[in-house]
Amino acid sequence: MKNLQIHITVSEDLYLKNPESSVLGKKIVSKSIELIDQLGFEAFTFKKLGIAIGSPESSVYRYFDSKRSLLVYLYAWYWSWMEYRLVFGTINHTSAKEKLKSAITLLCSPIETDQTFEHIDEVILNRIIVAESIKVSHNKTVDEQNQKGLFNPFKQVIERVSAFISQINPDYPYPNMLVFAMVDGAIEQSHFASHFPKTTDEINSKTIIADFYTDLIFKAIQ
Amino acid sequence: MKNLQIHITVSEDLYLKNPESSVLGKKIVSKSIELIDQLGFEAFTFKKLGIAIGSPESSVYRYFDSKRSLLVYLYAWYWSWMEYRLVFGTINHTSAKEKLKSAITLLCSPIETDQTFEHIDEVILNRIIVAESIKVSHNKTVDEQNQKGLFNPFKQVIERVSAFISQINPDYPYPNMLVFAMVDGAIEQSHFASHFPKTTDEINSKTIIADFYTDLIFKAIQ
DNA sequence: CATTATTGATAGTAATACTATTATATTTGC
DNA sequence: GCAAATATAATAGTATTACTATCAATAATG
Repeated sequence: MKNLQIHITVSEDLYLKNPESSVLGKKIVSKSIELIDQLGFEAFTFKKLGIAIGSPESSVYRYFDSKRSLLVYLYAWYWSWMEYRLVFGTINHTSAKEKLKSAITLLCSPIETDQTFEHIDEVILNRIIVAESIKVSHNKTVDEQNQKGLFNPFKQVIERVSAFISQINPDYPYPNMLVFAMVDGAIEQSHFASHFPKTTDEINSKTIIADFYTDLIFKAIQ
Repeated sequence: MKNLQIHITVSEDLYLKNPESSVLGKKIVSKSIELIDQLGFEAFTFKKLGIAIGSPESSVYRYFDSKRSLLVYLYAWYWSWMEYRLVFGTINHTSAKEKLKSAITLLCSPIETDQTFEHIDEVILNRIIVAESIKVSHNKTVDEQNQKGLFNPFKQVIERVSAFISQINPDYPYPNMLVFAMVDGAIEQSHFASHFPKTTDEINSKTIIADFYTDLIFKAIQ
């Protein structure tokens, strides 16, 4: 995948100045990923970020008008990246069943680093999404941000997988709910598994979440 | 259910002074439910709460050491109440299948007011759980609070339903994951349905979430 | 009715989430 | 290569938040 000129585009409404347009911007993004992961979103501040990158917090504010906007940006980037992975990961299959199977694996397995995007560590970003992304959607500003299209990449992921299901069984009545349950559930299961081992099931393999949803979804739609 | 002497007990570690032990304490709880619902958790402050109940914020701090603790208290109360509903709602069935069916309905249907607990409006509390409870579990203090037993009522709900599944089909390999997916998913589906109608499916009935999970779970476990 | 516990009233503090201003680099167009 | 525009640094300042502290007033209890 190296040297492939692919670019994840994030809606212009989600930043004041495009962080991909400068060295400082990229430093802001990559260092904030590190810091949010270490400190948690609540304890993360632009002041701490400024110190970490050797710039005043006022410089950070030229890219994002709040720390929440930065999280929203990361969220949008992550789901755009997931959509790109989904498209690339299913394009070569001819049958809808194979596509669905790949999609489930892709969305439910532990993330590996993608060398294509240098300033973003996808493994850490995934941890942030698992731990913090819920704060993007569970907020009084959610409707406003929905209108700005923030959730489009997320919705598109759901729609794409949903379409595979409808191809396999056009009569299944809940394709969207089922895929939503999986996409959202995989993240929550992975969060809860790491904090409350007993909520989930014994076998502690890396594929258990994907196995669970593969079994569940194929049983549901036949 | 009136005049029944039932009491939801919340672990002593979750408050400084038991809010059920005084008029002020109950006012704090019932008014905070209203305010968090109206303002959202981020904009909710003890100062605003103090003004709303006509007491200084320092008085509120004698019951809870932070607004987060208050949310944690509400979370613990809610899941204890759900467990009580679950026990009462399944006790009269003889077959595990009937128990499971009732449990799903109970956990996935819109909440109705329970007159048993006067100072708590369960309908509004449910809205708070849907919108904000995720902030209880997605926080750097989660492991500490887990050790204090905060999540026990939630886990017990999962275990009880999981036990019904194992009775029906002892060979189903993911009973806990399946129930977790439902309990957590029902909340998230209801949140997303109210903000992003298109993520979920067309039929906008009050029973759709329960219908979806009933179909899903019974297909999964046979 | 004296002691104790509870609440009210008020003040204060450190940190947070920004905004504003001016100086200094750095880039860009010509 | 130099002026003009732009980006960043350095610093200061503000309103709000999330508490803590103190002491007086009131209510409950023995």
